[in-house]
Amino acid sequence: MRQNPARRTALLDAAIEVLARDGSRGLTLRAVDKEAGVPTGTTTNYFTNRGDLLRQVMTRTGERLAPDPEALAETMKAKPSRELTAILLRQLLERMRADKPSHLAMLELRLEATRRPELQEDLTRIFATMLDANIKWHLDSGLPGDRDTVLLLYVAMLGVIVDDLTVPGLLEPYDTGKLIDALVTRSLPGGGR
Amino acid sequence: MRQNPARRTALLDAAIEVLARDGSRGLTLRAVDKEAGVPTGTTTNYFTNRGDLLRQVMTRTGERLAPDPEALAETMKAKPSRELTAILLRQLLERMRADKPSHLAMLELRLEATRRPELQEDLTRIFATMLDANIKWHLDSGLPGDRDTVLLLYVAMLGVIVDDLTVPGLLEPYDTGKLIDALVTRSLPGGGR
DNA sequence: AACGTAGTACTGCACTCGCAGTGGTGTCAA
DNA sequence: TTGACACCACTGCGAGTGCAGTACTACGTT
Repeated sequence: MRQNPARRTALLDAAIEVLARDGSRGLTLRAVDKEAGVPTGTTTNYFTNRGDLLRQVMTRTGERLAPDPEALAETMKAKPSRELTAILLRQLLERMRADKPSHLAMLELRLEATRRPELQEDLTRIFATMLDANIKWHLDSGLPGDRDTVLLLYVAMLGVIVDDLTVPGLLEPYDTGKLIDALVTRSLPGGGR
Repeated sequence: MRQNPARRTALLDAAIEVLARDGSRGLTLRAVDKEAGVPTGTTTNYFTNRGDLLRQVMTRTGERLAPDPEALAETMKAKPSRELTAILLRQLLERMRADKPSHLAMLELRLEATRRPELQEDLTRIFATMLDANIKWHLDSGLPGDRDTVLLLYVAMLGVIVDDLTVPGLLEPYDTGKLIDALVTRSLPGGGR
């Protein structure tokens, strides 16, 4: 088992690319070799088998999904408000559109997790940590809304992302921007309007 | 190309099962044969190739996802209200949990559509029709809320379903029932409370 | 009733492809 | 020189796929 960490992440990124482009069906050790532009057999040397590769791809994808701390800090200079919440969500969507492979790969992994208990455990842990952190962060940063607000925003944005990734034409006539506005406006408790 | 419609749908249902259990990776013509308990090669006779099978699986899945008209009529005897909306959404979730294969297959198809333009077209059309019908139906039946309400309910429920299918442990501590209540309460315009 | 024909279903086979895994050789640095 | 890594060649194997041939059934004709 090889250790070179730079090459390892390069392979993982290549795997994400393959996963997004060709799906779980196309994700083979050879395909990763080819995508990464390394000689055949290299991926075999870095991962004991396909399952191992998947697990490591998952954590790598988790890393890539996290927002850029600097950009986030920049945005958070504004005073916490309803508008800021909407801006954050828009940025989330933009981030997704800018890095579709990661999100597609994550979707593939979700499905793969359906059939691999160990993967599902890892995945649940990762998402749970993300969600908890999100809730805490949202409340701490003084953004409007309670815990349920964050949960609703989470599921709704997940839905938007899934749709936008897989059937982009569906929500298009409804303008996702406005949809997000409506979402923010309404998911705050009390002052619905 | 064989025509026997009963056998054809039997094969399609078997394909849905395979798709849900083994994923797109496991969906082969032979696998469908095995799942349906028919002799090897039968599926080849009914579908010219894998792509053809996928398309037909999609429309079949669409059929299976539709709610039972009778049960729906029964539910709709109650007077349209916020509570009724919540009940309908809960039923949607129950229906999903009762027929996971269909929903999982649909998710697989969504991802597959990412790589097959013709499938994406079909899929978009199917979903668009569903969504339009849903909006119209919601408004016509006197349920509270406007068009945006239905859209929000749609994306949020999609998110809930995806999560529940793939990482069921994530939303569990938050009680999906209550989550749906909060969703309904808040996605109505004006009277957020 | 016997026969022929067409449509349908089943079965086995052969071909190809590509994957996984192993072992061996080359190369560089300590 | 030794150890770790990179690269490459080879083998065995399993899977996917399409084709060709066979069996069954229904129906119509004479």
